[in-house]
Amino acid sequence: MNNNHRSVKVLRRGDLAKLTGCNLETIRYYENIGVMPEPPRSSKNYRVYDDRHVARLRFIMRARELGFTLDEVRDLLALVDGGAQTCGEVQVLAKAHLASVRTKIADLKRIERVLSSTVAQCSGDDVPECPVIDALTEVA
Amino acid sequence: MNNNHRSVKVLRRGDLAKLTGCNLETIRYYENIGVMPEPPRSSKNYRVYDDRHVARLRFIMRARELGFTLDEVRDLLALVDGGAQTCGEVQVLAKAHLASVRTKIADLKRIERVLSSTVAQCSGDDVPECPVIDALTEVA
DNA sequence: TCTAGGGTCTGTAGCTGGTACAGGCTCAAG
DNA sequence: CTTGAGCCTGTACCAGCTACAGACCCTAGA
Repeated sequence: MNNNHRSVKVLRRGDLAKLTGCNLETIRYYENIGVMPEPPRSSKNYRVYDDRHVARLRFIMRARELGFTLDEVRDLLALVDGGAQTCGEVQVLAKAHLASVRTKIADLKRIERVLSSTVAQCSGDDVPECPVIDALTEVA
Repeated sequence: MNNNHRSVKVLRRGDLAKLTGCNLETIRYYENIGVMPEPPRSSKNYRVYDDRHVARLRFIMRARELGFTLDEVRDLLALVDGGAQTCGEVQVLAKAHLASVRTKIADLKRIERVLSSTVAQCSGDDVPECPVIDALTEVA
């Protein structure tokens, strides 16, 4: 008699973790910081989840995969939970996040250019002179 | 009589911070974690720096600007300090770092694509239906 | 029936790369 | 002689987790 039994569909923390691929401890962490709601408890004080918790956690995980910070996730969830969220409001958050993603890309591309051009100048030989070290050391 | 006096060129922590643009506390942090050496102390226990410390800190800061982690910086410095570093050894570290930078760029570009295409579908109107929320909620 | 193992509960510490602040000392100028 | 700036130390804090200790609880097998 396990959780596959027709009428017994109680999800515990480990089940939620497996269903979503989320780390077990992270679920508790999300609860602590208030992005996951406190679930009801069993008589033995075990957290009891249902389908809405699964959906909620998946939402959070997808937002994180898209690089939203947990603060931003909180804002998105607040809109959704408010029930009266509008496409316009969400768009504002998403556009702001998109801008920060683009900034990060630009920063990394700059780094990539400098690094790749410097590395390209390396002889790779068994000699002490190295363009990478020079670039890091130079006075400019 | 200040530090501009010809023969008195003692650098204290604040001077080093100003010269390099590094945060005052960060200098101590770098010393704690062993990327900056412990400098000699004055009679009153003040840290006393010289030109080599300035060069060292600038090296660290440039490496950080290029996205090297402090662990990687430690490795670079170990090679340089070893005295017998070779261009080949440095190149290995730099190439590895370059690869991780490129991975990050690719990840962010993927995020950028998803976000921008989703945001582009937004009406931005005062309506509850929102493609961004849909993307975060959908079962797929 | 006992026991071994898994799961869960809590609080707390650790990671990276800093930043900041409290409480005490020293020093130079006014 | 006081006031302010600078320095010293240790420690706490940030994000976003991850992990571990020590206590329960429960079930399956011997």
